[in-house]
Amino acid sequence: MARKPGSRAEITGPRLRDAALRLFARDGYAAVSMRQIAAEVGVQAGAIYLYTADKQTLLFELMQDHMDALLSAWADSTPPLGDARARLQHFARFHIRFHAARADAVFIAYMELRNLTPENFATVEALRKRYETELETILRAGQDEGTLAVPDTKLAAMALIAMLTGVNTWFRDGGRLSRDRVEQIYVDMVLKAAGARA
Amino acid sequence: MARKPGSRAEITGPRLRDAALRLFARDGYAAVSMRQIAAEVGVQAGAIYLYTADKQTLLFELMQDHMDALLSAWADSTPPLGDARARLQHFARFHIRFHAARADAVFIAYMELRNLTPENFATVEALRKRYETELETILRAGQDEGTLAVPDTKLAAMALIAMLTGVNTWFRDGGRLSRDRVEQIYVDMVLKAAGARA
DNA sequence: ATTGTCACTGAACGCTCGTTCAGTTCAACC
DNA sequence: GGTTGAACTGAACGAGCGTTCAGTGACAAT
Repeated sequence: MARKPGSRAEITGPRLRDAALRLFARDGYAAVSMRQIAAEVGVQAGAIYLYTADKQTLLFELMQDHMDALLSAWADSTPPLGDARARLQHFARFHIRFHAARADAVFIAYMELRNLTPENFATVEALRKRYETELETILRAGQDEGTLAVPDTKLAAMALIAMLTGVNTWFRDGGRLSRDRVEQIYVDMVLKAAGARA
Repeated sequence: MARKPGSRAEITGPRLRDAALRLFARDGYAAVSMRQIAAEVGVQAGAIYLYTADKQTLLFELMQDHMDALLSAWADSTPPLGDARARLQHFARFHIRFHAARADAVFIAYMELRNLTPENFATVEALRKRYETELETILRAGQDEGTLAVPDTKLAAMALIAMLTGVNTWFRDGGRLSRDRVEQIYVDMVLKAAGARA
């Protein structure tokens, strides 16, 4: 039977995700124990298994949810109808904003890939690839229509994503540069690296 | 007393470094046990402690050695005497070549930073910062002399290094693109991103 | 008041971890 | 050929790991 709001079950589930996300991001999957996660939620270790099959599944679902959120946010982002140069600018802006808002999940999603079982890795990797292809499609269109100039679209897609995702390794709110300023600079560098006409 | 060449001591030491490097890179520091490393060297776990104080020190020394090698290779690389644009091209080429030759050490040096004790982290971080400053100096010079155009030299240095180091996450010899071709494309993108005159 | 359900506890399982150390082996020296 | 000393073994230490599960207690439904 369904419990009333405020009963424990409706709190522990989401809190487990949050705690695992934060701890995995801070200390790494292998270094965080189920007992630590449980303590963070305010529960004994055994209780966790009411909400996840095992530690591996917990990690996998965090990563899968992140990638799903990324792809569906991109799908909802209504790119401009203009040329590929404008769409590349839109992509760069979207990428930085989305990733800045979820630093923990981003960090996990590419630091903990090697801790996934082969099956889980393949699933997450496929989602990552789909996102990469979105950028590559823009680059190829720009190459074709002449608004962008990249020697190799596949390689450029990976290089640009690496550069953009790199923001997360150093950016902190309240630093020397504002979030908007950083975004502006990165977008500018991406456009130049992709050979966009000035 | 010194042993003759061929005795065991002169083999186990270097082999330990190699094994630890390979295993840490493949499975991650936290996931590799001292027993696994020992087995890879062909020795019992206890014997490792004749060559390193503990697991943490082993990781730290691998990272420190890598950063030392990077900085001294850069110091020996005799950059061109020309303008900053030429020096940036030299830096990009150097970075890609050095990193391509040591994929394992590179991977460890930035994936395992969080597994260092605070003191060890500070030491390695300082070395990393010194390398970053080398690039920033070039960018600032280019900005001053007008051969490069970057809105913020500190930020650009981090972004360009992130892009360049990203090669290692996907490049494998024998793939679609040759090592030289990849190097050429990346150097080209770095120059464009830094606003070099064509 | 009784029953049923469900979140959760707390102890236990077998296992692996990093590290230590008394003992063994063996090449090099006198 | 006896002594030395370094390289290495193998067993042990205490601790922590992921996971299981019988039991507890609070609440909802009857």
